Amino acid sequence: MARMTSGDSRPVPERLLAVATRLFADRGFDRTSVQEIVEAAGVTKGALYHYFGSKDDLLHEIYARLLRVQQERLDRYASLDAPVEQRLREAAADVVVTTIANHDDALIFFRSMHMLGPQKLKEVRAERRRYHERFRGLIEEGQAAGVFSAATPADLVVDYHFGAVHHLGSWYRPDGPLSAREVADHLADLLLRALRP
Amino acid sequence: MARMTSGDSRPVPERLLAVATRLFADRGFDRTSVQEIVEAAGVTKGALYHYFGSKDDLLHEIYARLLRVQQERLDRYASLDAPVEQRLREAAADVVVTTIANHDDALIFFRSMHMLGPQKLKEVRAERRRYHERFRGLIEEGQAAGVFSAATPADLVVDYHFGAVHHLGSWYRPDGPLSAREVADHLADLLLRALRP
Amino acid sequence: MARMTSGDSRPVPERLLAVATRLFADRGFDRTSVQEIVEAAGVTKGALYHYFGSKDDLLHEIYARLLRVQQERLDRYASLDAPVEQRLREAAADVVVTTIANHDDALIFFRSMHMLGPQKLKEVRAERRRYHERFRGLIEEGQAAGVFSAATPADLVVDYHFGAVHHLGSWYRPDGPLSAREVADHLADLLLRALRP
Amino acid sequence: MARMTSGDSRPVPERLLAVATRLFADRGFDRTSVQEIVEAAGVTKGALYHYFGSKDDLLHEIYARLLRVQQERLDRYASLDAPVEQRLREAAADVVVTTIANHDDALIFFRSMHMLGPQKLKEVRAERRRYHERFRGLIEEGQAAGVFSAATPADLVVDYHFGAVHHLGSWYRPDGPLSAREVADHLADLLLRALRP
DNA sequence: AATGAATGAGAATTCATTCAT
DNA sequence: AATGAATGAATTCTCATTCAT
Repeated sequence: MARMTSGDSRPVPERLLAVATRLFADRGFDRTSVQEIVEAAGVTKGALYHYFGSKDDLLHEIYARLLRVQQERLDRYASLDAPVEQRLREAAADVVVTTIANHDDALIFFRSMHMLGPQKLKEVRAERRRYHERFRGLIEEGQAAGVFSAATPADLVVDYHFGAVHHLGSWYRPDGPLSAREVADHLADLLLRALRP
Repeated sequence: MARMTSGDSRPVPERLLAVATRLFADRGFDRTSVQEIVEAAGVTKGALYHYFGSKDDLLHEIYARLLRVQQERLDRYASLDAPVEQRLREAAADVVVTTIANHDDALIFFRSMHMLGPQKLKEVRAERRRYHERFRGLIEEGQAAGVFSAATPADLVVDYHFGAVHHLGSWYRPDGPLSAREVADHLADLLLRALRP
Repeated sequence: MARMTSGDSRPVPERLLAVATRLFADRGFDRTSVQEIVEAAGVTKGALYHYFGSKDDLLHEIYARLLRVQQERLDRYASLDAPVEQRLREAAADVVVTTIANHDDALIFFRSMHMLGPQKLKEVRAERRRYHERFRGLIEEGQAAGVFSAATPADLVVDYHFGAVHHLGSWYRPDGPLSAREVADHLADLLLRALRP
Repeated sequence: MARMTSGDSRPVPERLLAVATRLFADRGFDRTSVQEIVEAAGVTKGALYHYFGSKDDLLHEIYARLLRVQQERLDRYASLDAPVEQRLREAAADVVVTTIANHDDALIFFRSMHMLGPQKLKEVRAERRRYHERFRGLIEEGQAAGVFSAATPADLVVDYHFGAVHHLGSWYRPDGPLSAREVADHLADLLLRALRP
């Protein structure tokens, strides 16, 4: 009935995911109806449920996509052959850049994660923990080597930095005065300065 | 079916607000029905609508309450007669302590603020900005005086710290290894260390 | 929208139950939509769900009503002060008469009982068993006294008779050649004849 | 996700029918989706619609199969060269045995017959009537010969016995204390005893 | 002989809110 | 100050069936 002869020729499931991401970021998960999603994607509800088991599945898919990207990038930075300060600085800045680059995904993540069913929530949390631990490992490594202050437990430092990362969704605007790279450098700098012995 | 004699003798509107706060924090604003609120408070819907114009009003009231408390406390710390490092450190720690003490309010704030109608959202954002600016003022004062590094724009520093504060709701557990005061001291310490010239 | 200014002034829940009974008997439980029920009752869906927790509740209410009537009547006949042959004959005939009188309820019962959720199904089955056992008691009493043949286990005899009773819904028509009373007498007669020593 | 290699090597249509029978008996016709049937049979929807015109067709096929079997057996027993009491007793017992042997088919028959479309319902009812009439013929023959009591109209007697037969699905369990044959003998015995002059 | 993407209509249920009392 | 019946619109999800391949 709607079907605005969408010019978008990407495969249906991909289109649905893209549309859902935008809408979830705009209005929130609970405030976005399946009807709105399928109308915006130019398909019918049946098509959506052909590819996704539920509205929650869509949400979970968005998370999984973001987690995959970030975990992979962190792993790469963490295993570089470089001094730990440099590896931490680059990883800390990179997560800012990719969070800004995937602004919608990240916003949805931080706002709507608790809306997942218990089963999927557990999965996501487990993945999140792996990420956290890898990051913490870098800090502990620097503390052990004496290049970072050990005044603050590494766990807290990770939460400090990721608090700032999560918060980006609330204030960063691409058309603001600072580029993503500049913000990333500043935030990484704050982290490293806080860790000076 | 309905609760006949509530053990809670606080005035009805207060009771409603307390119950709504707990439920919104637990399941989220959209996932909490007016029915659930009135059942948990042991009153009927008519009573709720007698005191509050709408479900949104409840949410707004929760925000206003938290904002009032935090603004008042920040004002107090900022105008102490003490060196700026000390005033900033105490303000930075205090917001952590009160955020943890009002855990439910804070969680609702960060998760559900965007669910307010545009009118009330504007009000809340204006108040929030006042708060942010007062905090930023402290940092700028220290930068001007040369006791804080000016390497990072004060705005960004504020967002860095408040990112961590918002994030508390995601990980802090009262029964964890650190007391609220300890976390507050650590986070204030990280902030001050990051600002060392 | 529909609201045909129903001339029916009975209380809403009673009206809903009456309408649902007719429709469930006509088309079957699964083939009757909540929409059809509320339209026929001249109310909205909200009203239905105000009084009944679910569509299943409606079904269960119909069962409970029939079970109450039949159990009560059986108890009355079984405890008369009369020879066991007479008590059994009257009880056996009475269940035929009330099954025909509550034709719709009975039809729904036999066709749709298995559609109840497991919890309510258990309740209904327990009540049904009580009924069965009371009836069986009469037969056993007569067998012990030697007035009924003991060639067939009493349980089987009960199932034989109630098979016929259930089956009434499939063939009895009020405008047929036999009145409810006549059918009842014939069926009770067949039972008693089968039990002659 | 789908069953790759079905251990069942029967022809597809036969497999579909077997699976549908089991599912319809378990959950009821309306509560069984075509999707469930094809998944359980290890084929796709296209395959089902290749062999059967509709879901209703499956139901009708199940009926037809049962009716064929029972009509054929009744015809055989009714035309034996033996006294009418013996022919009736054997026919009455046999329908019990075959009903138990085809438990699922019979359950579906009695519960879901009214869900057939009007056209197919007519066919099935016509077949059913033929069956009923043949059985009634035996009773009338006995009544005319004076070996059966004519106190009850033959029609009613048929319905009495078939009520019990239909009812089997509600209570008979293969792992219960009585074998199918024992139940059959008891029920036939009750019928013959009820018909004693 | 069989696939599987897609449809379109309809299912039960929920919910914030109103209003006569 | 408070009740509770009633609304009406929206919600997620299901399903039998079709059809190009």
